[in-house]
Amino acid sequence: MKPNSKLPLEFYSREDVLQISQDLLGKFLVTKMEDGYTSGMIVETEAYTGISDKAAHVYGDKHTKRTATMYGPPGHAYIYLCYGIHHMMNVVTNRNGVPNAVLIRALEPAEGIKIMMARRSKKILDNTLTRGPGSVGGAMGLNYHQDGTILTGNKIWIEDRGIVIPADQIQCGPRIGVSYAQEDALLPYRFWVDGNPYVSKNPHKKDPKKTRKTAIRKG
DNA sequence: ATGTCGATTTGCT
DNA sequence: GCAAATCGACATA
Repeated sequence: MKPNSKLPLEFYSREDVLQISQDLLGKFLVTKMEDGYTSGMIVETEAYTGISDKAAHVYGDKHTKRTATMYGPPGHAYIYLCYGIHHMMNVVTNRNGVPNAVLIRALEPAEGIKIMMARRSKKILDNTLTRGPGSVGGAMGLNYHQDGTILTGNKIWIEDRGIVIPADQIQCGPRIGVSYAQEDALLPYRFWVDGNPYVSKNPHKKDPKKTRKTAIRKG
């Protein structure tokens, strides 16, 4: 895959959503909206593995108006409104009809930082600008009305800029905000770049051994 | 430094 | 009505 190019559909159409979650680290999310061009390097992701995943919106094969995009073809953005205010962006993966997705949880801002700050009403730049999925949506100018946008178009896309995160810098651990999902809340489906200041604070920080280097697939 | 609470759409009971 | 893949304002310590 040549550097500085939009990720092609083949990137998203692979079957292993956990692998895709890790591969997205170090890639650049780019948006071109009416108020400007912004980009940032992805430093934190979460995988949602489909209808057997209790933390996923599609758990139990739940088809709703909201989840339609997740069931659609890969390489599209699933953007939904959370808690009535936060616009959260996921990347739909696997094949048409298999509702797997990766939530983009944090970015390291790259281009258009002033525009991001304006969108978020921030006067000073700090690591809260793009830390957390709601913040990512705000900074990148995402809106749930853009749900279903194709990631190979010219509005929202992800680029490979030749940056590779070494495997030993990729950490994984439990997802955030899904405690209702019972045992699935503990699955290590969240991935992040070790030490990056834009990564979410881990609520389970007390026990560092809860994080592991390799993901385990649910049976 | 830590805790509570409001914002406000979607989907389920 | 209520909880949700959340965040930031504000209170208290």
